[in-house]
Amino acid sequence: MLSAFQQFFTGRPTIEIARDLLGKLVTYDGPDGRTGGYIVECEAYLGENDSASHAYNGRRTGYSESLYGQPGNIYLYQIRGHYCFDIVVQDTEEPQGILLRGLEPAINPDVMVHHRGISGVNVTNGPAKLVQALGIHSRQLDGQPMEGNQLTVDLEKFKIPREIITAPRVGVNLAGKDGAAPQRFYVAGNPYVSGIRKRDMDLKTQGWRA
DNA sequence: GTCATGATGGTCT
DNA sequence: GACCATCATGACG
Repeated sequence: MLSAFQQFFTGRPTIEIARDLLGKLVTYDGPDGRTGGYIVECEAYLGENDSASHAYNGRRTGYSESLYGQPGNIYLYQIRGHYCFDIVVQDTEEPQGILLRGLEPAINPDVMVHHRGISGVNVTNGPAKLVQALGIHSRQLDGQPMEGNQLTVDLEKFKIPREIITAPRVGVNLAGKDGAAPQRFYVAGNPYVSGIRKRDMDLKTQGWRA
């Protein structure tokens, strides 16, 4: 039996869940205190039929095992010496996930700046950057449910994007079958979206509805 | 301000 | 021994 929290992450297309996650508040209770921010950018990975997914063609290893877990679980993995954070979606044995790529710092931003050793939008405008900013530096939470966890997402506290942009995903092989698939979503104009140009930033509203 | 390149470290074949 | 869902830096405009 799934909790109401878990049901948010299943029972509808992953793309729809990803768009719905924009504006939700991610929080982490770590040794240096509480950190967190609003999701401004994410990408959908559609499992066994998605050539950019870690589970493409049913590939299943210890490394990516967490993708096969319950909806709302944590998939924390390492790539090129950096950690990235996915939220597992869809039911058990259906290995789909949503990669968080950008956060707008909201809880103790000064601590997040300290974790990164750099200030400005570079604190959280990338998947490995936001994980480091939160204060996570191991795979300890990989495979755990988010509900009641020190790392979780607050579905009650959220902002509403004025406009959502859809685009191809970042860092995936464009020549691959689904390399150019429009499965990246972000809040238009928010400065913490990775790779956004300065002239495209909306510094007044940061892309949120009033 | 925009683009190209090297460093990075664990996992898989 | 190669592959990467990345990042920081340094060159050029």
